[in-house]
Amino acid sequence: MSTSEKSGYHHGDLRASLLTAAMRMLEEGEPFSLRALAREAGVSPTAPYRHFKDRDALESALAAQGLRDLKADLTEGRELPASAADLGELAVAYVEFALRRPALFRVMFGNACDTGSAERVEAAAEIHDLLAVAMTRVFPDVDADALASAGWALAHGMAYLYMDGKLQAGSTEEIGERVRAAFAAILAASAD
Amino acid sequence: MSTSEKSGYHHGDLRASLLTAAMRMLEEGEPFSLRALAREAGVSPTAPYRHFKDRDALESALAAQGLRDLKADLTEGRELPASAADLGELAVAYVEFALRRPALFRVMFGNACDTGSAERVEAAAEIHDLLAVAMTRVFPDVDADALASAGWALAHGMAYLYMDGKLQAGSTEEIGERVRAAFAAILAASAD
DNA sequence: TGCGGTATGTTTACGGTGCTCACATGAGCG
DNA sequence: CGCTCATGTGAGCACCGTAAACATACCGCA
Repeated sequence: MSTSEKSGYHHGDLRASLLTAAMRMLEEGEPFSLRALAREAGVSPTAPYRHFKDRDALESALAAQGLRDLKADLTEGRELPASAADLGELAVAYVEFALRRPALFRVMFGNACDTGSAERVEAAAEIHDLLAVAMTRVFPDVDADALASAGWALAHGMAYLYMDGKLQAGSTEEIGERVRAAFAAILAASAD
Repeated sequence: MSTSEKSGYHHGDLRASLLTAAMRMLEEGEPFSLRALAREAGVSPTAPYRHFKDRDALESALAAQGLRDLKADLTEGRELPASAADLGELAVAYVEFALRRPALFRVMFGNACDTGSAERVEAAAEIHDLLAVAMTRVFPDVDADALASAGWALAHGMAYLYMDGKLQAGSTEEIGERVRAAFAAILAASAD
């Protein structure tokens, strides 16, 4: 299935092949091109246009898949967070996802306006809701929207700062530790 | 000076012209190319290579300038922050800069590794220090590094989430309000 | 004053990109 | 069996970043 039967002229599963090839490229080196994907799939340079209107459309499909993967990372094998520490772990998982698949992460979030892809906006909304529910569950007394935004931004910002080398640390474990520490520090700050 | 004397063959001030043209393009529509800059300056497509090794080098120069501008935004006409509210205003200024000049902001921060440009790394370090000093000044009791990272990440994350349309609001004022609210919310959260 | 070196700009060229359009193929349905 | 239409092909356009060889003219030195 996935390794498609090539009967010659028709590929049989081009759309899926293109997406998995793109995903693999994103996770190894970075820059993929439609033409490279076509090459990879053993198909002419313009064949991808039969399945995606343009590059953005393909990226939106990748982004939607990535957002689903991220959601899975944040939920699977994890109870709903019940404490500040649990929230910290959620942030760690978020950042680790970004660092494990940085090019994908940029595709997922680094696009201004693409209300076109319903699949994608839905996937993004689910991430938002997930974080909002988590935050308000632990801190029911605080303005829910504001707190959810703050939590998301904190994780998102750390992800970008480490991805782009603005913050640095030796190992993934150390980064996780610092994310936890940052989360704890800002929660502790109000004490005064 | 800035509007250079064009004596014909030699431009007289190409490097500066390229940078200001690039900056203007970044602030209007987005995508600039070396060739477009050359066209703009009325010069051959490869002339820019006399002043910048490659596209990255030019972007680094832009980034350094942008970082200096950001620092100015965060300091000029502003006392050193003395309260949590002051820190919130700092975050608002940070986000507003990103939203006012999003393409520049991406150039400033959206590069993995470019230890090549001394000018640039220095400018980035100054931003880091600025925020660290501000945070530890207001909250001297908390782990300084962790808190500085958290504050930076919070502002940085909100900047990216609004830039990329993952969070939305009607007006700039409203965004500022939400940044303040987010900052306040996460500081209030520990109270429980 | 004249001359030569060098910084700056030009020309040409290569390989890559996204994308469009006209055409070819063949799988699936009547 | 034959048609249709989704799918794949091919040639071609305009653009990009970059390199190499060449042209110009500014500047400092004899």
